[in-house]
Amino acid sequence: MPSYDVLNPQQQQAVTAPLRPTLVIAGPGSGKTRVLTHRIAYLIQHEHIPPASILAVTFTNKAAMEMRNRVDDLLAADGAPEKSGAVRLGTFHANCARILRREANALPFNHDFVIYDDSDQISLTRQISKDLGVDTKKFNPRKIHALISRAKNELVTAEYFPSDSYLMEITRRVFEQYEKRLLYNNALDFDDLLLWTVSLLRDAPLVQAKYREMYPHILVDEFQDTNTAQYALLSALTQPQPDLFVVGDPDQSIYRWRGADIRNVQRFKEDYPDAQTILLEQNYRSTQTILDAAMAVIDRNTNREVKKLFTDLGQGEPIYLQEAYDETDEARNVVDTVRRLTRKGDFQLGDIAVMYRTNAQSRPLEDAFFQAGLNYRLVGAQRFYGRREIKDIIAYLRITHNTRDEISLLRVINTPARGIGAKTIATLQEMSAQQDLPLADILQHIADEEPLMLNTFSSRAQRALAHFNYLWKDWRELSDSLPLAVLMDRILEDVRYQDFLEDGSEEGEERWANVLELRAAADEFADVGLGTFLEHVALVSDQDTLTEDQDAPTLLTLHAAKGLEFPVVIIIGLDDGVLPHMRSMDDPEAMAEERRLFYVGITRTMKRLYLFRAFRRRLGGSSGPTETSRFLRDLPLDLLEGDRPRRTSWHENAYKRTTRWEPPGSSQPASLRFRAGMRVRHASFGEGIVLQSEARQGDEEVTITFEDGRTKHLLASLAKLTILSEA
DNA sequence: GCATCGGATTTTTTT
DNA sequence: AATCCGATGC
Repeated sequence: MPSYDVLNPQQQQAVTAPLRPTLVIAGPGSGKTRVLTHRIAYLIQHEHIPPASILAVTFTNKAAMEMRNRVDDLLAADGAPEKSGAVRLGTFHANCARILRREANALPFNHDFVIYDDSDQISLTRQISKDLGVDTKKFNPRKIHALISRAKNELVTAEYFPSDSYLMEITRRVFEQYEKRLLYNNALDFDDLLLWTVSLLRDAPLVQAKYREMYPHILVDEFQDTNTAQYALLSALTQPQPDLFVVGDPDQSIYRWRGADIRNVQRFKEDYPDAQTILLEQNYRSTQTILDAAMAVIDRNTNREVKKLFTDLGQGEPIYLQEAYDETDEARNVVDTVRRLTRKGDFQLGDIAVMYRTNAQSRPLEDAFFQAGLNYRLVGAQRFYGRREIKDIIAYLRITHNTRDEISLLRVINTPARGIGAKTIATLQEMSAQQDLPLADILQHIADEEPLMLNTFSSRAQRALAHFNYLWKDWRELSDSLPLAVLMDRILEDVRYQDFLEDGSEEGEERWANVLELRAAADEFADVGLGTFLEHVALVSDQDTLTEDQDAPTLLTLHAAKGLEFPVVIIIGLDDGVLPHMRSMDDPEAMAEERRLFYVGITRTMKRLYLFRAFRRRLGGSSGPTETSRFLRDLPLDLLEGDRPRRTSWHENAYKRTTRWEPPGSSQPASLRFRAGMRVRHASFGEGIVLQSEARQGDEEVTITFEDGRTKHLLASLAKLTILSEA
């Protein structure tokens, strides 16, 4: 795309809209980013707005960076002397963290606060539940925390948390403690970043005035996925008729479960009745076939404004459907497709993306790519920063930065094992609670051999604690003077972390390699310091780690695909229960979101779209037959090629793939003894699985794949087959 | 205090 | 299937 793009009339209208509330409803591929970047350049260049008074909120840090680059390109292309450097560009969370650190003196925590990620939040919830005597078996800390998080996203504090059921009452109590403990640990969770900023702005008029003045021009990307707290934040930051420019697409809202509320779009219209609404419908990304399919899918959702997506890129190729036997087979189909597409040089490897509903689905894909000797780029999955060894090292760094971070302290105080066992830790915690002193202080007292502490611990435990305290103190003293990576080396050495990991197993080697990778990352933060590094670690997203430098297919979830585009898209797992996901089946709102998710996936496609499914799939532990995703049946047949989107039945398609098919309804009656998916035993071939079975001149021909890999066509009347299990 | 084993429980998506 | 938790035995 040229750095200075030609804008269509609607885009032009949006870019040059008056500096008042503006809502841009942007269909997929309609040049949303183009509009945002041009708008920023326009503000700077034509409205002579100082870059520093512009705040632009994006969904990921990567999007922020890209936007900055593109704004700079635009400014440079026009010979403008300004740069975008001073524009405040980042996610809601990153911007809030920044404000909170700066204003910490007006808040009940100090500017060194750490940010608790998901697993820290769960740990804390679990600990509190235990302290309160809540049965964590019956009341899963995960679920409790989800309720707390939801409340916080809705700006509901513990005080106002409804307790209309036993579960809610339990949650309310945990919630109360949870908030206290966060503050006590000088820690904030993700939700706090938004929440504290909102309350700061609401309760401190001077601070509010300051930031209103600082950022009179605000732009928000992916507005459809803002939650209540984020909306409140925008309201608190703006005057009654602000220059608030929001861009979004209700059809692409896929974060309801995280508190995102599409109604914010409606709310915006109500709160700013004079807001100009601009609709971008022309698509510059996809072929008309892709758009027709996308519309066929999304039009089934109710309560939405129908958009007519159109393109002048032409009809393009049909969408290709393929049904595999199981997820391994499906993955092989992916690899075959990748090979076929790239062999003739029509597409580069990097042009291709494989998308799926759940991270677990990446596994068979990775195996298949590995076997085929193909590289791939994996977004997310087992998040790097979520790995055990990485969390350990981060925890060490965190306690060095913020001595009150108890969750991190408890994580590493005995990792690697150093003789500080559960009993000792419990005693420590008791003392801390009794004397109302942070654990760090207790440790120091013990190390100082204060008489009060002497008889509480065995001399062995005491020595272990004193030693740990000694190391810890050392790190704290060094943390200011040593470069980050050197500090990390020191910690690793002090605790003999390498020995701890490298137990001779391959896994251990891998984990140590991860640690070294973290060290390399830390090296890049040498001059900004520990605090910045820790914040970075807490706030990077999966998408942020996606680099363009490798010519390889991208593997990612549909959620992570938001905002991206690829010449070729392969969406796998189009089975009922996977997409739409099982957990959404009983909730119409959730189902609508599954549909939007599919819509997002389809509309990432520029040229070629492949929709794959597996007839049989392993879900969790066991595997069983699946049914074709109901979404597939919404696709107009004339857009499709390959297998037919029928309810089930690998067997009907496997051996007679056609390029075009006759309309459904011509299949055989179901009076056969064997059905695809059954397990059977044959006297000489052993156990096998029925692939297909069809009527043949009064008899039944059964196709079976046996355990040894052989596939046989047998006549039911002749072969001695025992049915072991129905499908 | 620690290692190991068994069992339960889980996984949807993520800033 | 994988992880995480808790109990058990050393």
